[in-house]
Amino acid sequence: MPTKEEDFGEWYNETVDKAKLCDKRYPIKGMNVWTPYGWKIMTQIDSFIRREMEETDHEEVCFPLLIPETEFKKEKDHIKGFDEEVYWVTHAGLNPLDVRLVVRPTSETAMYPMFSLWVRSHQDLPLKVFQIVNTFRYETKQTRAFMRVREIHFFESHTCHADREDAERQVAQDVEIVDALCRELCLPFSLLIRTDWDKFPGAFYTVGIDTVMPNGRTLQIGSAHYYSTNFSKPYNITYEKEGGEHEFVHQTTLGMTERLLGAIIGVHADDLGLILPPAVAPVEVVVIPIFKKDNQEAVMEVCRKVADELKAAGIRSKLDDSDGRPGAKFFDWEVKGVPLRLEIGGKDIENNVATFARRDNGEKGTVGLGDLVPGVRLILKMISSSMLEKAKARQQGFVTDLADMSADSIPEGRIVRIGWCGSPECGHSFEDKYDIKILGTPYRPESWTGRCVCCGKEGCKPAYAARTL
RNA sequence: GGGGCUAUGGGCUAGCUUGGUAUACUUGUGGCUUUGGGAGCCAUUGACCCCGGUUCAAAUCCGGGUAGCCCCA
Repeated sequence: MPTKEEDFGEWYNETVDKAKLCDKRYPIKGMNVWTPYGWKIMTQIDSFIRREMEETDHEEVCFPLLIPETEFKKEKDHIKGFDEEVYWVTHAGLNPLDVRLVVRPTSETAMYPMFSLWVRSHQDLPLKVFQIVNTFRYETKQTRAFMRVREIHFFESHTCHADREDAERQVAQDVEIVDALCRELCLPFSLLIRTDWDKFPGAFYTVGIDTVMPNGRTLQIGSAHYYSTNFSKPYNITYEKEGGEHEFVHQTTLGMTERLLGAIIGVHADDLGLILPPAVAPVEVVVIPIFKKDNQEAVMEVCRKVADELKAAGIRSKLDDSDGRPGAKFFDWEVKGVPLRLEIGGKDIENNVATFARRDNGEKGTVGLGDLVPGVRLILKMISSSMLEKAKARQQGFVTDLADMSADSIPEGRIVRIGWCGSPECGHSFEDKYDIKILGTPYRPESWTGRCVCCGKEGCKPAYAARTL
């Protein structure tokens, strides 16, 4: 097996496989089976999303999978963006359907006809709903577990607002939501307003949420959009103001997928296997008994007590009482990315401690059995914060400034900050010369001005460009 | 979008050129023994991607399909 350094792609596939996160043998390209371990992590991520949605007054809904062609076609840019990658239902039994049905690639065109019924007065606003469902896109590029799939585990929130100001407040709140979520996942990210030619089909603007893989390629893990009235017009979503006038609503969406899991693997895992952030690890602590010929019962009893105590305190823990040898168990749980391992043998019991080993940095030490729960909590917290800090430092190391276009090429694995006047001509000419993608301009303004990398115009805002995974 | 490579027990793999009994390792299962970084021994389950063609005979040759991997746009 290649190392993470040597061959990121191959290493990633092996790591996913070894940890049994999904089974890629299902006979449809880009549609994998979620196996128990992977699904537990994903549902744990989902539960954080639900928590954030709840706290920001979004309500969960669940729309049908199928969308009539007639509804799907109402917003022109939107269809243009998707018509090459949607699945169609064309038959019912043996008969062709009068109106063909689209399998949702995303749910705007499913939801908005209903929104137009639901929203009548300013008192119905803001409308804030979300769902976590599977969506389908016929990817033509190389598929990859969790990173590029055809059946997508998708979170999407959709909101309607009275005006642009309120809608943009929502985008700001979306950013806060992403921030809280990514802190749990120990994922650093950037927020960049996408170029006009790269925004979501139908959006007024798109805020891309990107993280960086260890090979210096960026991975989009989500996006927030302001739609303005681009959808409310074709779908006729209007409300009546206090004065009796009718206005189109301003809409936003926030979307994220199982790429979050792909990002966790890519950012944190190492050559031994997965390294999971404690917040999403199905098992946060694994307890491994170390026997001698004559002390099995005594050791097992202490281990059971330790595991029970941790569980009672709400720490997800597991006692590995299978009959393998300790070394084999260490390897197994390291592959699965369990953040913290406790080893308990005769020596530990004599000293009234458990030996611990951190998965993220390999560090070993002991915790007293007397203050087990606070001790374990503290270590888990340290693991989480050092995982995030380490990732942040690594990602920042990929970024360099580029002043002009005199260089012949930009080396693989570089993210560059450039000045950009904002014109599509300069943007395209830069992208074409270096075979790189402009990810966008900072959503949170940076105090940086300079010359356009292409035309040399003064006083330009910064933009970031990278190769994407 | 274009091109190349591949498909054999759960995993990895030999055999394919030159058609005839399918190989090793690993995993799984049962047992004995062991346990502070992948233990050992014995027994045992388990496979030629699908459809068609050539042939007395196909894992092997030919055509098509499906799936996977890689490269280029």
